[in-house]
Amino acid sequence: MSHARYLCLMPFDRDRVLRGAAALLARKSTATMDEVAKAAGISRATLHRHFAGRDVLVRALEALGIEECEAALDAARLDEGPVRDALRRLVREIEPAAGLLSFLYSENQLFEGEGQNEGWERIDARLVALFRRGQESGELRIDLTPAWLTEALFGLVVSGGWAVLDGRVAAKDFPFMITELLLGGALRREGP
Amino acid sequence: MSHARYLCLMPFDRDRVLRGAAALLARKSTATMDEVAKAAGISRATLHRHFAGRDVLVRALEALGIEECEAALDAARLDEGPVRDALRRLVREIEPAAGLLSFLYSENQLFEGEGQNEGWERIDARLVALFRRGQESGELRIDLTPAWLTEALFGLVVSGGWAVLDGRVAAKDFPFMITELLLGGALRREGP
DNA sequence: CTTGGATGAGACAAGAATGTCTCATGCGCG
DNA sequence: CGCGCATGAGACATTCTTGTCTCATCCAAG
Repeated sequence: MSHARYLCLMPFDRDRVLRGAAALLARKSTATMDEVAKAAGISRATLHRHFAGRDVLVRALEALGIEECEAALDAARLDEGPVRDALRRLVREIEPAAGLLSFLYSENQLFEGEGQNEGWERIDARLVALFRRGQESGELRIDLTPAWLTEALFGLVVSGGWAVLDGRVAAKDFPFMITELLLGGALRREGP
Repeated sequence: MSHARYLCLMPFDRDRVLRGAAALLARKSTATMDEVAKAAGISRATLHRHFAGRDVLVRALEALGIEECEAALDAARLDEGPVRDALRRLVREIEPAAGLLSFLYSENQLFEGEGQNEGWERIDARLVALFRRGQESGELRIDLTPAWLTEALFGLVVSGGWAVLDGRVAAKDFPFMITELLLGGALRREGP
């Protein structure tokens, strides 16, 4: 009343808050709601008004991750052209979401048996279909199952995201390293 | 005094406790000290007598993980024969530690800037040396850096460990899938 | 048999995080 | 100008985990 304090009222921007939370939680998955609020530039009260609890926030982040993955899948046009090119497009599109995926990947073990997995199952199915198409066209070897290739792709994206976060790998090399390793492997040869 | 209850006194076995803790924490990284104690078959009091706190327990698990990694590196005889065979031996040897490594990998982000990393640095250095040897002998391609190949190996081991834990991949396929993908990639070809 | 050591069970306080509440402030809108 | 709404700040109780403690029990060594 007596103090004429000039406060900065930050209007609530759901997308901005979610991305701030993702950026923080990717590095410190145990961050407090208070830390998340500070990272997003809002107060804990406002954060709690829009996300009733930590689990709601994590679920929202999961939905965002699914959304970004499916957007990347769409943008990559997996059905067009050689599988190798589709995969290169996909990794390039999915790179910005690598940090969020790393967080969700480590958090997923907590969702054991609960719902909200239909989104991941859709994504899984589309990737499996991509790898299966590559096998049926003769472009990919058939002794590595599509399910394992899907796991490996996620694993490389996640570990690549962490390596970039920690500065062990340059961000600009991210798509090249992942696609080259996943497609061609480490062995040197004269092949295609 | 009046009750003649027959209790089962579990003698303390440090290794057994650590492995029980690792098995639980690999699936639920936020497990309580109480849950860890129950999983190890001892009381929380005894657990706390031997590991003064949660951080001490995690550090002990980290030391165990480093120990098992270095044992696997030794057993794989990385300096002998073709790099591809050395890598196959390594993955085979490191498979039993995949669960523990998955937990430590997700927990590592909490050790930011602190000590205890010299063990991981030693392991990293040995893996980098292995990949470098493969590049210099012409066995491995040179456009994938040894640092990235090391990251990718860890990423594949970790994601493979999780996939096995969740039943998405058969445990017996673990070494084959990882080594084949890491060495040969997904593309089909006539190469060696 | 007796004694010392280690364990299990449980109580207890301290601390952290969460969820809920109130109140004052700032901003947009009529 | 005045009003309503959303925010920021902070207090508060609750819950969970942790760390410490005590005591009874069991086992093995002497």
